[in-house]
Amino acid sequence: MPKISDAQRETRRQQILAAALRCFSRDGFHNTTTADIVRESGVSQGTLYLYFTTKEDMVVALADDRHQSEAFLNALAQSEQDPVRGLLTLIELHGRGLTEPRRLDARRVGVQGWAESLRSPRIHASVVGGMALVREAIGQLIQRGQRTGQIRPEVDPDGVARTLIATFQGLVLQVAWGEPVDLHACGRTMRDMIGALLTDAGKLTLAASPAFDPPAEPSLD
Amino acid sequence: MPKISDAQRETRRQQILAAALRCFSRDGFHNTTTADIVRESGVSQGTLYLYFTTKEDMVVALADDRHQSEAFLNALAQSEQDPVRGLLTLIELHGRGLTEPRRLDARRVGVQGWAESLRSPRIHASVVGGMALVREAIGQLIQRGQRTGQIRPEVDPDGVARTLIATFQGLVLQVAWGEPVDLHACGRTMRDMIGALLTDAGKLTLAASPAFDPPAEPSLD
Amino acid sequence: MPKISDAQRETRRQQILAAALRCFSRDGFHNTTTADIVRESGVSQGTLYLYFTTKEDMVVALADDRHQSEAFLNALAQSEQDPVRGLLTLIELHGRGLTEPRRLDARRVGVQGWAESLRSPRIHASVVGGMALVREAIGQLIQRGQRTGQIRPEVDPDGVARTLIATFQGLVLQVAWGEPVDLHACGRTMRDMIGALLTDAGKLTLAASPAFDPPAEPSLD
Amino acid sequence: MPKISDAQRETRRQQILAAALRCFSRDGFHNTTTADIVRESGVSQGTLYLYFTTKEDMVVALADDRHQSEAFLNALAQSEQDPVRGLLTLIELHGRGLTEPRRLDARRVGVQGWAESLRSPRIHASVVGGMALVREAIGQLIQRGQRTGQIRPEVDPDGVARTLIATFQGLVLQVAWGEPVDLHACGRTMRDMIGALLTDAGKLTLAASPAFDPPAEPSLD
DNA sequence: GATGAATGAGACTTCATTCAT
DNA sequence: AATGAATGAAGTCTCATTCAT
Repeated sequence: MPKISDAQRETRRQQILAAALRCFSRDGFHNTTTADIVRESGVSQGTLYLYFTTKEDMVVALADDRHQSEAFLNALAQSEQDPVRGLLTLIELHGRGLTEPRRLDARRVGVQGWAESLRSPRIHASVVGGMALVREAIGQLIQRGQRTGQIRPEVDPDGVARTLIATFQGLVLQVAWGEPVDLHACGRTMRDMIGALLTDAGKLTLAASPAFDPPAEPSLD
Repeated sequence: MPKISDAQRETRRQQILAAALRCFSRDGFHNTTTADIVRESGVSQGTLYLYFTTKEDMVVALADDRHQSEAFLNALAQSEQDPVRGLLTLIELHGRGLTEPRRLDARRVGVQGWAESLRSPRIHASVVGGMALVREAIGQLIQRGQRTGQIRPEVDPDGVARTLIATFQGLVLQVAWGEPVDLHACGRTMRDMIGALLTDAGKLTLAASPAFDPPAEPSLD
Repeated sequence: MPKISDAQRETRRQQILAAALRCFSRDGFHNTTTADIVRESGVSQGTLYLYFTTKEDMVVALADDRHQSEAFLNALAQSEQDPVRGLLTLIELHGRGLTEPRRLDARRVGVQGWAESLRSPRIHASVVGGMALVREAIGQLIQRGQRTGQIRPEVDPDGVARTLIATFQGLVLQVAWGEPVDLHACGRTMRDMIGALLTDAGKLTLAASPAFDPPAEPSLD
Repeated sequence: MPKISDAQRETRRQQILAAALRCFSRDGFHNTTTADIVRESGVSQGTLYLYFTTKEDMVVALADDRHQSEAFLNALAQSEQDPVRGLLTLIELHGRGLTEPRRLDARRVGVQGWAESLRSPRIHASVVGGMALVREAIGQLIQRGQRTGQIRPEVDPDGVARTLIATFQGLVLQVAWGEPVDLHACGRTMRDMIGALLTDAGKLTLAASPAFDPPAEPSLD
């Protein structure tokens, strides 16, 4: 029974996805041909379509994989006792991702996914769904903070969440562009944003976040 | 060979660009064919290439047109006497643009330009150049604010500028997605961001901004 | 390597052929993929090629199976004492086959075999060979009728045979199209054709044929 | 204004259709690639799709062109004063078409159209519609014959029409196969069929038809 | 200046067949 | 014997760009 094992199948799938990610990052989604992915991945044309029904399918898969790892960050932040510390951890964790060279391709492909999502309902659903998860995570942290009295009660959890996410999205874009983003400064600004939400008492306790104030420099490639 | 006047020529050019904008917004850059633009604009296939040497040329032209109108907003903000008021005006003006239905297509095409800029040096130059103008405008306002003592001296003008722009970029994205962004709440959060930059004295003086707190409803459509 | 019995092998073969027949009838030969046949038959991709060396092989096998059953009809008609009655029986038997819903798929695939035979020597040989058998059967009946004096001596046996077969072929086509063929009327016309071959004495003795004048309704479906 | 004239356009179209006809006849519809038609016609790939939206479109166009010329034959036969003579003329005219080497390709492609019509609604409509025209022409001639008393009143016009057409369809098939059809004999048999429809008085007056009894031999290609 | 017919390279996807297990 | 994953050649159709009129 030459039926392939699930592990083998998943390995193959990741092999293709990794190749697609490199191609999409380098040439863009529309300028990547299936032949490129074949060359980069080492599998045959036919095999490609054994794992993905369409080129678009690969973009969706990449987006979904990405959200899965983001969901992990969310959970990590939620597990913090102190909700304000949770927020800072979230910013910290996502901020760290902004600088990792390993994720350069993912960021570049992410930006392309934004463009594709304006056209493809499937990609739109995937990408907006991914954002919703983060938004809810932030919203819950803020609400917890309001219940503990650490965060001012008149703060709108959803509005803050959207704004914070928006800021991160813009930074992803700028970093993808290869802009010399000073994440130290941006991180401080974002912490200031958080600080502005707090009651005066809490505000003073904010410490620096290592993601944005690293000992070494977090420069991008 | 009856040469046409410059005005006629510019009219034609705008006619084509307007059609391209609608097409790119609706179908995306890569799924818009020159035939689509011909259909939408009413000019012929050949005429397209009398005004633009390439399809990509149209994206660049659209981006440049956009930056021109943004430069106007920057100048408007700079002309304010009070630099902090100038900052708020800038946020106000750009925020207003987020909600105008007229600019829906421009926003959607803008997001696509981001993706294209990762691949095309020309588009990259145009789009990043556009951002630089805004960044400088903000940076100068902050520096003026620091000179007047309204803004804390340890604030990094460029970092704040990038962060503010990033936030706007993310909001453009979310609005382009058709997300129910509560601009009221986002605006308040952004003003809080600005507030966090100020000396404590200045902080309390921040008033509401009509773009985010409109008398009527701020909804997108 | 557990060898299977001939009976098992033949059962499998028929299972595959039956599936192929349904597929070819539904989608046409060229629009049926081996994957379709796999799905319809329940055997695996590889097994298909244990029983047939090629997709075309299946069409040939289907044609041959068909001719085998037609040969049986021929033999049945030949066994009639009276050659004119034998001719009418032949028309009767084949006419019956035109209406059987069970053979709907066979008729549709038969028409496709005609087209394929123009291209594939193998299919051509099979299909034309099948026709030759019927032609000879008819020719011999006519010759017998001429020897008994029932059929006019100047009648050309081969020409009549070809013409009769042509008529049936056309009716197969029309029935395959789902046309509302009135087989009652067609049968009467064909019997008239036969009648025209006879000496005047024999002509009057022609009775109705149950295939075309059934007690129940002759409708196709 | 480089807009092509209607005549030029039609010439181009026929040039492509003629090439397609040769290809389809030689290799079959499904084994003809658009590249083959390009090679045979001398136009480019792109031009092909300027005149036909799809490969299937060409089959439909070929079928429609064919019906147009058949409609002409029908009209010719209808214009005969004597309806029985009209019937014989129709058989004569279509019979003539069976032997013309010029139409060899058309016949072979016609048979393929039958197969395609089982799968494609468009081709089905075209092909069955073409048959309907002939059927009505024959039916009307028979009804006229019945009104004049030349044809027995109990004859079913539609049944006879279908049967006659069926016979022709079968002969087309056999001739397409390259079978040595003796059209002399078949013609005589068909005239006998017609004769069997007549009153006894009329029957004796049937003369030979030059299409089936030519001075020279009517051999095929 | 304007037109639009023509081009042809190239993209995505399918599918009959093979062969290691 | 049976399986089904893998293959890769090939096919249809698209589309940015050109150029004769």
